[in-house]
Amino acid sequence: MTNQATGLSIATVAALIGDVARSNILHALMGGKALTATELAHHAGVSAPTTSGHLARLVDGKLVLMEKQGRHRYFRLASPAVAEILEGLGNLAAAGPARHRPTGPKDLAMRHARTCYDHMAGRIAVALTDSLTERGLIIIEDRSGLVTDDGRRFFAGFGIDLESKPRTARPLCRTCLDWSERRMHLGGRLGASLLARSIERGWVRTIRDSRALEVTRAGERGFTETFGIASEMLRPPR
Amino acid sequence: MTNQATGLSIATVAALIGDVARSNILHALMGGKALTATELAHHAGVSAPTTSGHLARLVDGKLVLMEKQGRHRYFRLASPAVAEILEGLGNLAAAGPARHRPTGPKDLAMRHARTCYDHMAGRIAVALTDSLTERGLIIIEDRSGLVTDDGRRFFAGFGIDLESKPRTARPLCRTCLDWSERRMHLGGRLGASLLARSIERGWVRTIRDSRALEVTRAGERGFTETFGIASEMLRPPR
DNA sequence: GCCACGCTTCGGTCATGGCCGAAGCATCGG
DNA sequence: CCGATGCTTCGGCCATGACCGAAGCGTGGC
Repeated sequence: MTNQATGLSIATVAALIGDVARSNILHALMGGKALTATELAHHAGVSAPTTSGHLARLVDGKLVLMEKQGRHRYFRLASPAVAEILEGLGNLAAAGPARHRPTGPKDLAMRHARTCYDHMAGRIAVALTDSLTERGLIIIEDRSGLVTDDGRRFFAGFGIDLESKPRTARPLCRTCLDWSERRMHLGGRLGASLLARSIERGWVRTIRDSRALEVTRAGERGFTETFGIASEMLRPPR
Repeated sequence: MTNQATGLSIATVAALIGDVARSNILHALMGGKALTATELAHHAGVSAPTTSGHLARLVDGKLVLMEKQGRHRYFRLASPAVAEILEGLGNLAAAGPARHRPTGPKDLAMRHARTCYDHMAGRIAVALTDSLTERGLIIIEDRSGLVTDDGRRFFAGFGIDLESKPRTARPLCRTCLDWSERRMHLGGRLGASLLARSIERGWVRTIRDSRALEVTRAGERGFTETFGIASEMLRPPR
């Protein structure tokens, strides 16, 4: 008989994710922002009391972190590892029935640019990844990736210090299957830093109540000049 | 409101995994071998009819594949992607409460060498990974990995052809957190090929009804000569 | 042909847990 | 201090689904 304890612990976590309301909550938190309990209740599609119970269980199961702030309670995913699991489950589910939602109206903005937990996804993220690869700054092989020496210098110049924080076991350069593009985009610590830095520089802005991202004027210039992305790629869908 | 359909599909898969009996089944299948329904019933700790129902749902959910063979039905994991998810869920669960089972009696053999779905895990797998890294045959950075040109030549000589099957999107060289060693070992396509080739060469043997592996005499010589692993590393625990 | 074996289908029982409304605490604003 | 807001706890309802035993269908062996 194999060790059943492991099976049990797997089941506990999976059961936590395996409820529609809870997975809606988690999915909403994949946007990367911390959200309040009431916002999450809205996303989950259930009442406030029910949501409260779900959130308590998620926090207890270490999938979600809670932070009090005045009379609000902010919730966010506990770690990038959680986001990776959710992403993996999503891909697994997508592999089954070919559920290809044609082209939603507001999906357009999402397909163009959005956050994927803590990094960028969508058309521009895929273009960015391609460009970095072509220039030899990163090497992508299957789903793994490495930053080249040229790459390290380049990212240092862009304001991303890759050396100084090796404290986490989180992959530096990971790729993530883009559901809209069916191509790989950049994730991991590098992907997160790129998004953070792009926001700092005012190149992209998050759109309220959505995971979609907006590329600013400065961003159009910046992404074109620094990363060599065609500017028509950067304009919002019409 | 965010797209709730994605949350739902995540929930469906997670709920499938999130039952104790089913996750015991999946955990047993992580050994990499195809098992019969009755064997799985034993692993799951439930009756045959109940197991049958669970298996039907797992097959329906595309997590498990079934193959008839005479009056037996053999089940196995549908893809390495499924194994990766299970492994991820296990790590996530382990991260919570520090459940460090001291040293089981039969755990000893498992800690020494075992299969982790389709590749090796345990002390010798970690040693193997270290050795390959030291010799510059692979480069591991965080959790991603690359095979160097030297590495490609080396593996070709060992009988592993890395070039000819780029048909799957499966990572070539992936690492996987070893629960017993708390270190990384080699997974992905390369890890799978290494195990397969080692079995072909008669270096390791699977132990009946277990995920544990036994290193043969030929294996002691082979691993030492080819990979430079200290032979005391290869002897079974006393 | 028969029985043994492996697995599935059926019918019925039972517990888990998701859900809500009402009420209870906090915190903030006036 | 009082009401409004945000969130949680409580009690009770109800559906889902996990489980087993008995019986049904294949397949293989004698």
